Amino acid sequence: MTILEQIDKINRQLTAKGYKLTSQREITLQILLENENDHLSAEEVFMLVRAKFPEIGLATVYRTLELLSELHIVEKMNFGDGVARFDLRDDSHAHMHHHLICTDCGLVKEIKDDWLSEIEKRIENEFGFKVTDHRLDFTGSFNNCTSGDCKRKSKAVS
Amino acid sequence: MTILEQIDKINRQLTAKGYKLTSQREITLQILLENENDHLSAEEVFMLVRAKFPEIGLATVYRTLELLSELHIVEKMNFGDGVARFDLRDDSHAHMHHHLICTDCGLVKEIKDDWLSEIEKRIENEFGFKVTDHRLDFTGSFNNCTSGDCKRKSKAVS
DNA sequence: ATTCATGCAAACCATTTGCAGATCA
DNA sequence: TGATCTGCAAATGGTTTGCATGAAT
Repeated sequence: MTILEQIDKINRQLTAKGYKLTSQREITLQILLENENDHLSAEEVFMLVRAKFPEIGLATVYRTLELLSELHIVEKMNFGDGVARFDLRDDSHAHMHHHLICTDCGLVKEIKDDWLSEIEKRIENEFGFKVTDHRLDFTGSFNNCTSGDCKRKSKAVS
Repeated sequence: MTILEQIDKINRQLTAKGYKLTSQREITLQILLENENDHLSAEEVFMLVRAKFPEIGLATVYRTLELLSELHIVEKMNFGDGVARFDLRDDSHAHMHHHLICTDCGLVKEIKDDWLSEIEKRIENEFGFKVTDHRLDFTGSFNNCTSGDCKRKSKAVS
């Protein structure tokens, strides 16, 4: 699916709920799509959006991210560094979206693998709990990480 | 291990690093031990501690929790409700500490089961990443949860 | 004496909100 | 026209920090 097709799909989701796809929202979506693996903070999204749309206000970015979050279009997450971070949600990867967080250099590597479907079934049976989403983060360090000087394949979280 | 024995053990960990077990810190530890499964926020810890030690300041509680967190005596976590929550860490359960978060009533149920040891081995082999800790939270809902009126076995997170 | 710890109040900073004007259906 | 949306600035609220005092070795 191209970026335009994705935006178009999201546009339909928005209008279905009575929301409008304004220029501000469209550009915010573009930024999120262009940085799909980066776990951007609201401030970072704001700066990137402002480069294309200087009049935008920070509050609008927060409101957009909040809205997209409620509609489950983006996922709001927290790595414990005091800021919320956002990622576009890819439904096909709902059960395959985990993180390796390196405590030496701060790198956050995203890994996609289906590890939990089995466990989720057991949870439903054993606890009577219907899982709609999960979060699985590992902290530790990369064997080849020379503290603070990792090859950064993803956005680092200080 | 009794509470006193646990405090004694932690006292040794503190003095080993040059920190003192002050009355404030001891009472804070007591509160954490008495509420081991409750995921208390700093404010909640503060209120409980103040009941036993009215002169204590909120900043001291924050500093104590931060200290214990750095020493890996408590675990600092975040369920996305805007406040940090704290739990005493039990090393024997390091790999068996997960959460079921009910989106209907806010209940956070803690479950202890060893699901990830296997996966952690695979991560070390496949990614060259040595796991020291992890976090596994499931969101969803309990089948018997009549929204907002769950049997609360644990501390709810609004 | 020196180092560490505390309480208080002020500062900080990410996020939210009130409001008046702009935009879209 | 009425609803939604935006930008700005102010408010909020959890957390941190500066500083002078207090405790412990």
